Amino acid sequence: MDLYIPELLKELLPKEVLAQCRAQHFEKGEQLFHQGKKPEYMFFIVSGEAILTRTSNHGEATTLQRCKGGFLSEASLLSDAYHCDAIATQSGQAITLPIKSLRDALTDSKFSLKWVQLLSKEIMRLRTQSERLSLKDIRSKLIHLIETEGKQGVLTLQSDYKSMASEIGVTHEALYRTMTTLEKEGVLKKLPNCLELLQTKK
Amino acid sequence: MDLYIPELLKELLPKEVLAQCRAQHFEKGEQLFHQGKKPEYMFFIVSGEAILTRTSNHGEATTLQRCKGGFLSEASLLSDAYHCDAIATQSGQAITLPIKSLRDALTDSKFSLKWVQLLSKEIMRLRTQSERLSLKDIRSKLIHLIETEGKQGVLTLQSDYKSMASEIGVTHEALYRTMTTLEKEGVLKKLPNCLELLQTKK
DNA sequence: CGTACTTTTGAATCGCATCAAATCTGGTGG
DNA sequence: CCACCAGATTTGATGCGATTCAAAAGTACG
Repeated sequence: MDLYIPELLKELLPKEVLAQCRAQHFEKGEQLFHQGKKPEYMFFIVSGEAILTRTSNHGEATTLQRCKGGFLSEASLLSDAYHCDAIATQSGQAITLPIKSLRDALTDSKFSLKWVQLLSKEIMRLRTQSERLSLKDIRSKLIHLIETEGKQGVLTLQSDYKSMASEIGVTHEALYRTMTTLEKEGVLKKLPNCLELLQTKK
Repeated sequence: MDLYIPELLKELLPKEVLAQCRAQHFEKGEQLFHQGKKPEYMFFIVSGEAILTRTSNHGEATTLQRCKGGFLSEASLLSDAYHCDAIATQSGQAITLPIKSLRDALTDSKFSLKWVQLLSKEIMRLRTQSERLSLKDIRSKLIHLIETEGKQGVLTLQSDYKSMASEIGVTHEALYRTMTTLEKEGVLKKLPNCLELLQTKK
């Protein structure tokens, strides 16, 4: 049994929970959990990609979250039912943890503190994302993305430009066009798997 | 000392923390806390309105959150520094709690569980908000808003249409126009301080 | 009664979505 | 090794919907 557990988890979880970790392989297209179902396991994505989606009353599906690493649905730890579906968009590996033991572990104040920290961080990330989505033009969105998600003005691509486009809420065509425009203006530089924002003085 | 404490807080907080609650009046325009400063107090808005804003590198200010009741910055409980400013947009009352005692209270597993629940709820709300902001046309955004934030297809206005417009990331002019269009189509009904979504079969 | 703000309508413009299609890419199997 | 396929990337043309700027009408408040 070659169970690889990321450092992050070893750091975060109490021994009792760590002992319950299991590896699970998932295929592209596989559904990890269903909306309305009772959460049994918490998923920690190690590789591959999964998304959270919800189908509205009118039958349209929208993506709530794209996850390429980390916990898939932190907010469901105490829920009686999932509020969305989880579907793998790229095959990969996940670590599963029984919800029950995670909940029990919350009585461990060392762990609960870390979990609060985890959730808080996600809230801040989501607020920033909402801020970005409120911006009117793609230029601003892209620059905002690089400034907030990148380091020193350099953003490393998590996947491809297509999913990046949907993350900032625009079509991929429009994103491509904006990128070439910004490049011509000398504001942006496309590197392999990276986007660099060049300093425009002031 | 007529310190009014909302039921929600009495329910949530341990006695030790409740004892430390103080009422604070704030005026429109007042700044409740500053970006970069160390959090000293947690604010619970009772009346009035406050917003979280952040000024980007380029000097533009954007609204991260509009708060008309409840905790103003739950995510900052464990932060060393605020990541945004809080400014009152309407005069009102707040309850302040010393951050320190709140943090200490997290060792109380009954409280930390509730706090985790609080944060989780906010995460789900934010995800739904992001989902809404990703919608392309105002029609969909408005309908999505009523469906997710309202009850039985009826949304009670939290403030005015202008701030509602900025919440869904559109100009108020466009929102007004969309509302009248939807009303003409018989999809929407404007009630005093309410918006009702009429059932379009299927 | 005046001031400030929201609500509402109008007109012009522009950016983005949309649809289409070509090119490029990596991966698969013959 | 090449043919092939699915998907990403890129460019083009068109139309719609939202922004923008302007201004009028309504409303709340001191």
